[in-house]
Amino acid sequence: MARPARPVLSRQRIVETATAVIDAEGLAALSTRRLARELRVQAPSLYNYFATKEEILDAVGDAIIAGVDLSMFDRDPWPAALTSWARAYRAAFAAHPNVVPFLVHGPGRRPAALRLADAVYGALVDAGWPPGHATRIGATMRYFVAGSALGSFALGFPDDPALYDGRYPHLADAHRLREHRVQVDDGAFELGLSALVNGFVTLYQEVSAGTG
Amino acid sequence: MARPARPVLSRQRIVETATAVIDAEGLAALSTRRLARELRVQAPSLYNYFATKEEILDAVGDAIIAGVDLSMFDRDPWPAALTSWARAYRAAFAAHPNVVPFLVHGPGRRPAALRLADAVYGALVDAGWPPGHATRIGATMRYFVAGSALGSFALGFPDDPALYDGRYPHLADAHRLREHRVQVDDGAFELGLSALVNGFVTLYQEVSAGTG
DNA sequence: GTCTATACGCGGATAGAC
DNA sequence: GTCTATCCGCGTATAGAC
Repeated sequence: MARPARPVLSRQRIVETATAVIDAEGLAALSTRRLARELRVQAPSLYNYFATKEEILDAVGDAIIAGVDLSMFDRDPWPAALTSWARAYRAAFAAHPNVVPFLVHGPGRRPAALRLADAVYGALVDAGWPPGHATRIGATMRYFVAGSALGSFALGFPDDPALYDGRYPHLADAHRLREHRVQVDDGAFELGLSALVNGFVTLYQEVSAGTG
Repeated sequence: MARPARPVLSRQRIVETATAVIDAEGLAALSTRRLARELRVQAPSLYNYFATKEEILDAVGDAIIAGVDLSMFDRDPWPAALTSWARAYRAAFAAHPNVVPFLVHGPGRRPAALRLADAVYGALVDAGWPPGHATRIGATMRYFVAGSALGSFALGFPDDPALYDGRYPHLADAHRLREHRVQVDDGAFELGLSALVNGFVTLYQEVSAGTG
């Protein structure tokens, strides 16, 4: 069998299968041979659809970002929109945690990332923010969401109590963070998010007063 | 030459050389063979000092985090300390941008990261924050600093104006972000940092009033 | 135009000689 | 504690079958 009557592969099948492998076994598990095996094909066949493995990963990342809802910017006032968008953005990362290291590693020049930046920036400027502020607010939000999606804070603390004795006097209870992982990480995200949005609301009043 | 009179390698020499290679040529350029060549040794010799390549990278990361100044927590009130610590933390990342993707990728269980968490958490609790809040504030700060160190926001936007025409109506000027890279990224960091710290100060007053 | 077969030069890591 | 020799898997280039 050399040339099948109808193509056996497609960009979409490759992207979906790659996402599934990464979700199930991690970024490191995705090799071209492994992906090809999953698709019942030989590794070089993939190169008919993508020039490099990195292009495949780019497409995986783009598909994830493309799924982030942006409709709140057409509907809600900017502080509420920013808040619910940040949650949606973080949720998209959280649905594919193994892809996150790749997603945040390069600059976000993929189409879906630009579409997202366009929506956020546009909504802020339409709301009356000066362009420079809108840019910095968009950047700040990306920093915060990417950082919170990247690594669990709670998982950074081993659950062996003996490890902290003496060495880290204030971390005597840190071994319990792992069991409260979700509460800690979600709580930190919500705390940071409300601090940021509240901070921007205050700034907005100052900027508006200065301008108008 | 089989066994030299005195060891030719040491953990420290390996870590320093690895850091230099990564700083100069990127994370991907660091292979065990490349590192060994730099040290005028064969690759397997490294395994006398580190069990895996990942252990070498862990040591590189730990050395960087260990360099972050923490003395402000003994000196300044917590809002000022948090602010200058965040800047020092980000500066340590910025001094070795090529290591950042590795640094943020795993949970921060390295000794220097725990020492840092101990200092931040301890200072907040000593200042009167309830433990749960201190934990979430520490996590929020780590999210924000890691996110801002990871990738330049400005570099995510290609500098070809034609790319934005029609497709991204609000990003007509985005092609200029690259040239203002430092201003944009630093400005976003400072904006986010002050919003966060101001938000925490407000919260502190509420929490204190509720408790006292 | 889509696949298979094969091959090259890398990578991390191990075994055993000195 | 360093060497040499070696293993296996990786990304991917190329040639050719249909």
